[in-house]
Amino acid sequence: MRPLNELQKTEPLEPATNRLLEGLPKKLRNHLLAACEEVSLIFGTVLCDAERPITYAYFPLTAFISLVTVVEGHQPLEMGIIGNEGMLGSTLSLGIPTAPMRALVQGSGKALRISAVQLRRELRAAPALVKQLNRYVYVLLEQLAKTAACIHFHETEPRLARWLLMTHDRTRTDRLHLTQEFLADMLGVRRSSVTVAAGILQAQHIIRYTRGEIMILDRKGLEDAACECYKKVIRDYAQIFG
Amino acid sequence: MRPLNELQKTEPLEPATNRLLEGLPKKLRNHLLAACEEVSLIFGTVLCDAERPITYAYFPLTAFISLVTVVEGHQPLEMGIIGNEGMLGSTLSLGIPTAPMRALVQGSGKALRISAVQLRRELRAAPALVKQLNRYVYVLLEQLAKTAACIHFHETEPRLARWLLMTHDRTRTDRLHLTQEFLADMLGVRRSSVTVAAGILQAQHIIRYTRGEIMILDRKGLEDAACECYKKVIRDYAQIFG
DNA sequence: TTGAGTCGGTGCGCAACCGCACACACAAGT
DNA sequence: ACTTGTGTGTGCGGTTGCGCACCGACTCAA
Repeated sequence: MRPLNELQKTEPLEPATNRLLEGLPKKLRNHLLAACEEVSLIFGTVLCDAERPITYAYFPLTAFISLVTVVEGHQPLEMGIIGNEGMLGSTLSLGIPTAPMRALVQGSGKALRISAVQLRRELRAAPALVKQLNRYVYVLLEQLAKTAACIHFHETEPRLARWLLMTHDRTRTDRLHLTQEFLADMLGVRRSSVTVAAGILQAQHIIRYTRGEIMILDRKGLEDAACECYKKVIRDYAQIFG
Repeated sequence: MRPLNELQKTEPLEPATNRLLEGLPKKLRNHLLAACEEVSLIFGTVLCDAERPITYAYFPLTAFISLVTVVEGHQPLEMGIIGNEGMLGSTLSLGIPTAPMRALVQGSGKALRISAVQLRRELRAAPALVKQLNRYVYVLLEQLAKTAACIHFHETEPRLARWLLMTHDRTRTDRLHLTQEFLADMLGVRRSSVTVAAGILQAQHIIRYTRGEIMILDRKGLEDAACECYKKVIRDYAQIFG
């Protein structure tokens, strides 16, 4: 076995942008960017909680965020991921001050943030901004519905593959730092179920992992192993970006 | 065994209103009511489909509507119910012309409907209307997240109880006309799983059923048998109505 | 009255997954 | 070197739910 380092991808990270912001008219975008500050998000941080007021909205650059639902007696279950294609806090455009779900940092990195107060001010002044956030809220709705069905009908292995793909899309690196324990919580299954599912993917040389590091060796193979939900979700996002 | 008829509830139906519309300022409400027409919705009718344009929005009076997600290879899975506390087509307030999910008539009855074209016109003219619809979209988001977790973590019996309660709230009668086959599809389980779960509830004298008629004998008992999700959802709706 | 269709009760074998627990491997600190 | 903690592999018994199939009961129309 070669050491994992040998396979590490060292591509230069492309200039970090947020695609939702990029979709705005130039003038509005610049205005909004000026109102944002760049922050470093650290894995595990809870950015907002269900039914609690939103204090900041976040536009991920290299970081990404999980939306989870908490049911008592169980680990939080992941309902969606937000990377640089989206934002946390889009429901502010609905005029609602609270968050529908808990959100936590799933991948450390940079994000732009703006206070809820200020974003509301911008929303009042710029209908185009409302429109853009509304579109994202709509995509979230679609995602939630699809994710719910996926969780119910599909098995652990395809769901794991899909999860890895979604994360891969948002990190742009082939090495993911996550334990099977963590994956199990996200997928709402036992750790040993992840061990088995990951083992199958590893046996097919699609991934390789050791102690909290998962490497994606065969992106194409992963897509084949995932349920169709992955591709459907991709199509949904394409709607936003014309 | 007494005949079922003996237990039939024959309460006079209260004047049919839609609570979402009732929540609007009087002037706006009357204006909107004038733009609506009353229609009879018939069980099973598909009112809109995912990713297809919305032609009409519906405000149920005595009818109620299911939101379902379709995954190929499976029966449609129910993600939410819309009764006279809500509406179908709230996403029009987001400026999106299409529906996020399939919607079908789950309980025959009356509803008010308005064409999407006209509703859009009203939305442009009345910010208070946008606000109200936005609030409902937000509640839908919350519902979806909670429902997804409920489907995943909770077992058939509590889920069945919850489903019956939600339907009971929307019909206001103690007799529901639904087959176990139908219930199984809604819950995403086998019919025989419903038979078992319903059998348990029946043994506790909480419900009674024969050939497509389910009677709710003990509403309180049903609430105890349901998962906490039911109460949480009730609380969410309370937000909309002050 | 009879036959066709619908609905519900039940049983069987099987797959997925759970909860739990134990063992091993590796990393890091003392 | 030893301990401690963490991450992973694995196994066992049990439950839930699946897919299928069959039967009985009831309804309705011919």
